[in-house]
Amino acid sequence: MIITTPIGKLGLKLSSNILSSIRFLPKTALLSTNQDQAIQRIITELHAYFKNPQHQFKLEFQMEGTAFQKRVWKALQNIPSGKVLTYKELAQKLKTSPRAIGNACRRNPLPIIVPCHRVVSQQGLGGYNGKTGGEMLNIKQWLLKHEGSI
DNA sequence: TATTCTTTTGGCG
DNA sequence: CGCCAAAAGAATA
Repeated sequence: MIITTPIGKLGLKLSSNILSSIRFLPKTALLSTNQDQAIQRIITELHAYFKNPQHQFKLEFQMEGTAFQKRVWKALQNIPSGKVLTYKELAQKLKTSPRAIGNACRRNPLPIIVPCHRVVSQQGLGGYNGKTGGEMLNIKQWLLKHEGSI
């Protein structure tokens, strides 16, 4: 399932009507439509967020990962919109090291819903979607601006 | 002080 | 083992 958003095209993957992964797609990707109720609900949630950064997602999704990753992702979801943490701060909160946080964030299957974009480096932006520069960082910056953090 | 290095780092495949 | 979306410290100017 592919939808368009203000930050480009998103590919949504579902497993048994539950959101399991989101990925950013190149603008060359083709749109696809789907009438399925479960998907429509997810799309509505996403659009609501792009309209209102304060929107809280009320949807189910799969959190497949190690115990540590789940711990990090859960902590991420507790960051309110408009607030930003550094890897260091998160590390202190979870009693681990900044490097490990980056590791877990990088493997986040659900960008936007799990707000890994609200974690930044101590000086600079950090990375996004596996990259430390390039187009992905523009998206990260856009999201932070959208939420008023910049 | 500001930049560029080198080392330390936690958890993962 | 070696790979990373980081940070702190040392070295240099």
